[in-house]
Amino acid sequence: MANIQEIAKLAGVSSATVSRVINHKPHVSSETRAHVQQIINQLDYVPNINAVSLKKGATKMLGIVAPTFSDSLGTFLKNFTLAAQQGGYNVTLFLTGLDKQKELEAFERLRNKQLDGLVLVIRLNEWDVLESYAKYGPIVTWQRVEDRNIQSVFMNQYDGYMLALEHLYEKGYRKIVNAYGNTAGLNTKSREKAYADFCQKYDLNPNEFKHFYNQGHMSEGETMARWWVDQTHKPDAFVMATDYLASGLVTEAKRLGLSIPQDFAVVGFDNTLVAHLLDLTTIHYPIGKQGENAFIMIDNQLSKRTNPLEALSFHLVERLTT
Amino acid sequence: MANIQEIAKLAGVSSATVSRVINHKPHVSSETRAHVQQIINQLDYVPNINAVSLKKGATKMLGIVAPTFSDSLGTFLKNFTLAAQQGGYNVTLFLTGLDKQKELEAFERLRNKQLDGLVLVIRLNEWDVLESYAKYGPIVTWQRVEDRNIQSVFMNQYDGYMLALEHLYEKGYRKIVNAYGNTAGLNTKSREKAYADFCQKYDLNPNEFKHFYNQGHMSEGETMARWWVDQTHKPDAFVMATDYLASGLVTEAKRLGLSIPQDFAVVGFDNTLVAHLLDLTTIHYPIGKQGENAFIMIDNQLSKRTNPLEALSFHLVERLTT
DNA sequence: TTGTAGGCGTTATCAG
DNA sequence: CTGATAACGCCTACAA
Repeated sequence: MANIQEIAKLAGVSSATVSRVINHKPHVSSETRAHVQQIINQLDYVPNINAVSLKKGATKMLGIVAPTFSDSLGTFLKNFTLAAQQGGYNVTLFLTGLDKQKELEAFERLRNKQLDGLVLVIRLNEWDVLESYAKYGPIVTWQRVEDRNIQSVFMNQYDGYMLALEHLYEKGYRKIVNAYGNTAGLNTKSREKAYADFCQKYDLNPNEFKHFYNQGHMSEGETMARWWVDQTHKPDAFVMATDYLASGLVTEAKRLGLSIPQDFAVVGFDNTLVAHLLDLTTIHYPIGKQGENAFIMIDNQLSKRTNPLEALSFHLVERLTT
Repeated sequence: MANIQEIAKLAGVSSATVSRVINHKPHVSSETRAHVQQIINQLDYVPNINAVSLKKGATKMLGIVAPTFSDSLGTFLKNFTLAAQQGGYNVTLFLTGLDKQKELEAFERLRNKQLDGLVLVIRLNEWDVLESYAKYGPIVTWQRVEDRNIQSVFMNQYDGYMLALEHLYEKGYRKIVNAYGNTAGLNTKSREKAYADFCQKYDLNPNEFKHFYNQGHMSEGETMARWWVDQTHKPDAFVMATDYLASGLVTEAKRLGLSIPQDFAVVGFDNTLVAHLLDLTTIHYPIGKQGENAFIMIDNQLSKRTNPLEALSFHLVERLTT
């Protein structure tokens, strides 16, 4: 395999000159430049990137770390990767499952210089152990975090959730059931708070109905449709944690012969493909833009620039379920 | 940043000994080993992986190259990545868009030693230019290819498509419309062939209805529902190129007040989440297993092993649209 | 069992 | 404008 020395010898110059040609640096006469370039082409030479990385102490590689592969992650990953590639970086994916150790492995890559930066979608380990890696390179997360060493593209879902509630109120719905996500999650807390404030504002009883806490699987939405049928005192609207959950509810309702929004209204969250597919009213969650921002933040730190971030906001997408 | 020399000095040994300790090589007394290890822990030292890669000429990194991010790619990527991680590799994603140059960049990574192997989901460049990179490392593709230097996890869709057709026939449907994918694609050819053979076998007229060629977007399925309404001589079944296409057809049909499978039957392809969501009868396409096989093939070449591949086959998933 | 020293392929600093 | 040469951090014969 050809290396820079070989090129130098064949071109009758020093390796320094070859290096200058490769990296388009000045101080090479155009004749020598052309000549060296010709030899390079002739031998089909490319620089060994590991040597470059070793020398420069940077790899132009970023990592993205998440426990599992979901639709949302797909969107995030896609936009992040595209932005990164645009900026001259490549990105490698770490799927951690539920394995804390696996997550640490990704962070070790930052330490051992294989990665210049990292975006952590959902963490497994405690913040303080992850935070200790910040000194090895920029870390950005999707989640909310109070740490000046780790930046975040977090969006407070309070605002988005309130959008859904206000929309329902405006449409005349008063008997609203909430299906939240993970009990422990911060997003759930924000949404609960939004609902509490909403009830206070309009003088509604926040505990008129059961509150659901789900893992986001479609089948849990299906269960809720059957739950509705069983109730004597029935709600007239559902706000669902995700579009998938909502789609479970909607499709099962149809199987049961119910009609939406006549029997009850449904609002999803995220505005993913299924929402379009099922004509779901939903809250648009700009995950793609968050991915782009994640890159911008990393890039800004790495290159000490200060490029502006994309503006992020939720908005309501009204379709046929309300 | 601590390096091997520094550890050596502090431990009062040579860097060679430290290296032996790091890599768990024999010929080190357990006392020195323990001592060196202690210094390593103390200084929180990790080897610089770029130096290791440079020395060894391998990175334990694989690439995955695709034009755009889709649901199917997500499944493939997920399984491939998980398998790769299991085998001690990490994988980096290259999104090429429609840019041939971008695709070549990924292949250059193979050449310049940043990647040990590559899986090409959908190619942009011609096979012969891509094939010329095979000498730099193993390449596996999702597509069909006649090239002994590039392996493939391709599955002939003839078989899967025939499954759909036979199922419809068995259910009594005789007036079948086909919605294929890209005109140029090999999969389309296989499917056309399956349909031709099917018609021959049962003595049907293969050109009784228009043949559709689509890009796979949902809206094209929607268009087909409206097309059906406009026909005087109506078909009684549709075989759709993808579940998404099928879901467009099904949801639009419902909006138009049609009922499935009474007005017409629909069979999808891929068995993705939407198929479950909409109770679509479909053909299960084991994309995840193809991803795993892609890794096994690469790993076999890289480590000169010969691990067995997963068995791959289509099967029918009968739901409520037939 | 341990150490010495050369080399992996580049880049960057100095001289010239 | 060009060339020597010293790093970058690690591994591995070969010696001791």
